[in-house]
Amino acid sequence: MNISSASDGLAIEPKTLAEGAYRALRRDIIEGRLAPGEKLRVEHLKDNYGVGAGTLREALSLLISDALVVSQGQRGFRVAPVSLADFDDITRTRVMLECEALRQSIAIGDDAWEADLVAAFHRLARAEEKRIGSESREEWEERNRIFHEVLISACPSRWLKHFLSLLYQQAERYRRLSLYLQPIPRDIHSEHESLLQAAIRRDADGAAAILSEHILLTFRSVQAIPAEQLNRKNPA
Amino acid sequence: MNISSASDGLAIEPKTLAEGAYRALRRDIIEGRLAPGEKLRVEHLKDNYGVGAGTLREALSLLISDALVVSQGQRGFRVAPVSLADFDDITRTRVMLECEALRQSIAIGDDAWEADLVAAFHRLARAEEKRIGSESREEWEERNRIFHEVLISACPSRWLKHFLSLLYQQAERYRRLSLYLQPIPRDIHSEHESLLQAAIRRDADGAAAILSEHILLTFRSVQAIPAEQLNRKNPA
DNA sequence: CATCTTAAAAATCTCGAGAAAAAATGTTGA
DNA sequence: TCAACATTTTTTCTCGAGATTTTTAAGATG
Repeated sequence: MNISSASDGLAIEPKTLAEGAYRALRRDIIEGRLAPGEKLRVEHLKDNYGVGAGTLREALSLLISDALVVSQGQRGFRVAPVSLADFDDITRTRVMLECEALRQSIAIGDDAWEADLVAAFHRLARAEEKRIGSESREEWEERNRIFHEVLISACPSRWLKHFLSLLYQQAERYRRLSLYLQPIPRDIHSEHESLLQAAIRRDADGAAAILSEHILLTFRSVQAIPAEQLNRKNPA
Repeated sequence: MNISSASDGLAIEPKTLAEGAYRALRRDIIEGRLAPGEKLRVEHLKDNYGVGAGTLREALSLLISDALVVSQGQRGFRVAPVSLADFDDITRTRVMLECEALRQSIAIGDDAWEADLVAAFHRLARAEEKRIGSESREEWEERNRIFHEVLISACPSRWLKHFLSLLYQQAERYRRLSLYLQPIPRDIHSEHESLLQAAIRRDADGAAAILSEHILLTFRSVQAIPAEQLNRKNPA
């Protein structure tokens, strides 16, 4: 995920095998099919992803930038480890940056932005209605991400948005590692709704407060999970 | 530069050829020997850096994370372009993050931190005395980076510090592209000194104000440079 | 003269095999 | 039993050649 890929969510076909392997690996790490700390043997993985050794190595190098993979000198690659302290850091940093981006977005956003926001909220609400089965779970995750993305889309700082996409990705990983099979709590809908209304009302302070609480709540729900579960591998 | 490489400044020998090529390329881009937007032909560069094609490709993949290289689908790699708008964004984001990190650092830092800070300032001041020739210029750049790093080193957020190291790297690139042969303005010394004193005095507001002005001044001096010079290649 | 088509050239992307390093295994000696 | 050393096995790292794709250039056509 380099900085210029602002429209990262769109389903653009990968133009190269390395990029395809990169995306497949990223997905498998975020969704927990590759456990935190797990060793990533090139010779073994190249078969699973159907690419050569050099190509897979290139994909792994790209994942280092996302902090989803770590490499130690001459000892190969590993899935990045997880810890509550790390998620705490991610959460705090994300609260700070996302609130700032939201304030800028509210200050600058025009009618088109409002329209996009309403549309994104509507799609999210639709996905919340039929939130049974892992198929629709995937859809909800995607639309939730887009809603948060649109919220800050009017912020003019590319770097701020780049950092936030990295942090969101990290946070999603923690959520999935702990809550994969749990249903989505009901009050998330109303949180999103009041967030939308505050944004349309151009109430920057109110929106920022709701957003902070929203992000912190996710952290607290993960915090309640036994630590060992974080390091377990999720079923595909 | 992955997130776990906190001690990025230390002269640790590269453990692998790919990492060596990565560092050499990063240096050449930051110092302007590879011009912004320049095409990076693998077949041509592998000779210059003495590695194979696959290895160089891996190094370029790592540089994408630092936003120093961009790749476009099936059309190879390029040095990341530059623009005043981008540097403006970098500067604003850096002001926000570095002030926050500085506040946290001042609030948490202990005696050892103060000692490190005084030492870093002293080394920087020594480098400022003999600031003639490009040899000592390199040394000043390095010590300036370390001073800023130590200032925020007591900040507990790894992510914040990671983002700041990326932004500092970007800012350094802009400075070098425009000011490579210019002498260091005289008042930078006093800026650093008052920054040090405010930090020791635990005056967070004062230190943040000085730091903001310090970073913004760098932007303004680059802003005065004709745009075309940014895209020129610097002499080695 | 501009534009479209076609062909040659260059560059990228990909793969599998060989060299180097790390981990695992087995052996010897106190 | 344990530790230190040597050997085997595994894995990583590296390289150069071949297959695709893009770019460039030339030629033909309206």
